[in-house]
Amino acid sequence: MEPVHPEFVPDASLDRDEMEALQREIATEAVFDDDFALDPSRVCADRETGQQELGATGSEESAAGDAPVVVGVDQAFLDDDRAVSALVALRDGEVIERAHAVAPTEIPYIPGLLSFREGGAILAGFRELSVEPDLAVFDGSGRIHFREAGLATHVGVTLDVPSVGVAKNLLCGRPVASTDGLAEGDRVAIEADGDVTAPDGTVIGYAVQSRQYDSPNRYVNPLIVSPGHRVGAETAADLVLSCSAGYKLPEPTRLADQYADDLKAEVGD
DNA sequence: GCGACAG
DNA sequence: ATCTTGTCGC
Repeated sequence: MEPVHPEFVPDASLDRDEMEALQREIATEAVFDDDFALDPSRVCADRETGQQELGATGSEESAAGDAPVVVGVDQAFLDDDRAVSALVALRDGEVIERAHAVAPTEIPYIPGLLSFREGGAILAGFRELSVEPDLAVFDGSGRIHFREAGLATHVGVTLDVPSVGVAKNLLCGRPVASTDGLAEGDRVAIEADGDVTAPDGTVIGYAVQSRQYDSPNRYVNPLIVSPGHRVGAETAADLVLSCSAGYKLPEPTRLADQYADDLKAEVGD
């Protein structure tokens, strides 16, 4: 698929102020509320370990309808100046397509400007994807960003695809409570603070415990989930938990991670 | 000046 | 992100 908003395609040649200005513009176009066609209850990870449990009303049976297509996206680096994006499309927990692309990394990693470093490779990857995604899951922040335009939001808005951001660490914002020792399935809201453009107290995402060990001295940190585009914070957390299948990372992301590793080894061009 | 920062 | 063995636990 191609960008719906070419003017938002990340341009690594912009200077820092221009990048930040573009992010503010993107945040204006972003929709942080549910506005998608997919049925959240049909977004499951795996038939065997998925945690989705449909109500037994007797009249349903995977009505062979149109289960939503969820695409997991991740990046890896081949060189110091080449990144590879890996996309894995799933429907009903089954991989239906994989796509990838290699693109130059023109700028270094700068907190808050990640999409300008990895966005090019990601969009190139989507260009190679033939299925139409109902939801894209990115590795990084969405609304949990200084200017509410993290990677998931930037790419989601550019492609105008519903998206969520899944990060392993908090970029900014303030958890409303301790995020330590949460039980599997728990979530703690992340509110905007002085570092975020949103009004103080706005819920911009959630710390989500997708996996946790039941007993002793072994802990798993929660995922940091935030809306990318056309998805509200609560729904973003719901979707991530729905896509989780016993691992910390939701299936789309886990498979994309895996695919990226394979590409790194196989496509050592 | 100090603190803080996705991948 | 990336560089990497062993190690603890179910």
